[in-house]
Amino acid sequence: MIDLRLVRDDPDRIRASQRARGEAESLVDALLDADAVRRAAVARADGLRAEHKSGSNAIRHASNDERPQLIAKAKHLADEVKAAEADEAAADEALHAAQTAIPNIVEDGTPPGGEDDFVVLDVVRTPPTVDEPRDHTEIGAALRAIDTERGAKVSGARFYFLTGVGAQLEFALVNLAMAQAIDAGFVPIVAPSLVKPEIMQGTGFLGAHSAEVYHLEQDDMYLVGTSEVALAGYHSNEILETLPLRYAGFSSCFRREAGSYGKDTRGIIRVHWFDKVEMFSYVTLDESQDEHQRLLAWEREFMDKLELAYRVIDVAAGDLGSSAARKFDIEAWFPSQGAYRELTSTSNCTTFQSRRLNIRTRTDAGNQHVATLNGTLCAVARTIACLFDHHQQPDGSVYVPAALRPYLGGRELLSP
RNA sequence: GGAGGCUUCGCCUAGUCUGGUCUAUGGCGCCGCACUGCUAAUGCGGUUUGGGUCUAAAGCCCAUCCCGGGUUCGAAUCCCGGAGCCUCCGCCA
Repeated sequence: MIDLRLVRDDPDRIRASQRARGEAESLVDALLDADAVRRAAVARADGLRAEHKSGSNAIRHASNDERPQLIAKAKHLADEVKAAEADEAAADEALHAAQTAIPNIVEDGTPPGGEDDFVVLDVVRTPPTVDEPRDHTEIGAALRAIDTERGAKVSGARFYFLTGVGAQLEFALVNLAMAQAIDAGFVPIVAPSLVKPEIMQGTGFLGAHSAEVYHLEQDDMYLVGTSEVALAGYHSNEILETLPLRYAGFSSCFRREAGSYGKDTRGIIRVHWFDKVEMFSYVTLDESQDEHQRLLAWEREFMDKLELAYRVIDVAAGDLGSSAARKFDIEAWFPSQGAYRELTSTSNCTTFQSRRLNIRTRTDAGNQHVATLNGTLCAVARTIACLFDHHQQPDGSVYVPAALRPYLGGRELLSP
């Protein structure tokens, strides 16, 4: 949810942002209209309420003679108040709808354009050269680490079992990620995967991409696609006394992957369920760009520990989620695909989420909404896929990066 | 799943039976000032959160006693529905 005051004071800035995203500028004018209508409705209802209130107070002190007349008058006013309040509620709802229709304001410096218009900020390490590379599905099967066939038998397409060393790898990666996060001062958290509608709504996942989200109709609960949701909801309706707050959340993540038919159908790169360690920061708005760089740096640190060749990209405006003002992805090299594929993503959501979730902090200038930022530390399934693909050896074994070995009993190679 | 209790402006709390200056009491904490020749004690004042009005500040107005309805001229208070928390019973990893 964007700042209404900013819309009033500087609508052109919002229009420019809409243009950059390739979205309708007319939504800004619709919002301005809805705001004016609401303010008029509020002023009218407030005035009537004040009149009615003083009328009611007068009844108490009135003599028996004047009382019936005053009551009749107050009765009439009460009806008017009721009608005015109905208008007010309708205007409120219309304003809210107009306000939620507009995505976050794009940060200055964001590349314009769509999905293919990202800017490469950095390229780290040389991709390994592998003759006739096998993909992670094949390697995972040979190592008896990933069982997609039984995943499909039990749960359907885009499900898998991690078995043996695959299961061990999951815990190794989670432990490595958590250890790094704790060292950096994050509070480790195990977060719920099921959340209420208002939390899902507040994080912006029920907008344009609501088809991506699993909904449990019987209970009106949502399965989260990332623990970002629960970590943002964690401080909803609170005034935070000390900033920054940094959490490293572990949870299972669920994605319907509607509209991605045919993409990555093989293996565990794109699945309906996976586990993830997610970084989440609450900071002041002024600090948010610096914090964004810090989150990116921690993501890079993790990639470095896994000894992966990767590049950092600055995602273009048209490819940002509705909550994000800026987004950086890290893409690691998959030899079998001959391509960089997204492994992590970090977004600065500025005050977009905190407005809907009502999260503020005290400042000299009054209570201000905080900025929220999120960043992947390790999405387990995809990271395992990448490790197998990236670190495969000619003899069919997989090289284990040094940082991971302590969590895998010291093994340097995984062999069939 | 069954029975009962609870929910008040940071925390604790009075008020709810018996509707009306409740414009919500007091304590703790916090902030400011005063005093004291110690970062103690004391005194005084302030301290919910939103919205509207206003060039701005001040001021004024409206809302807010878990949430949503209802009764009434008038609801923290009465009625209905819901949520959350606690206790006990049942079931359960």
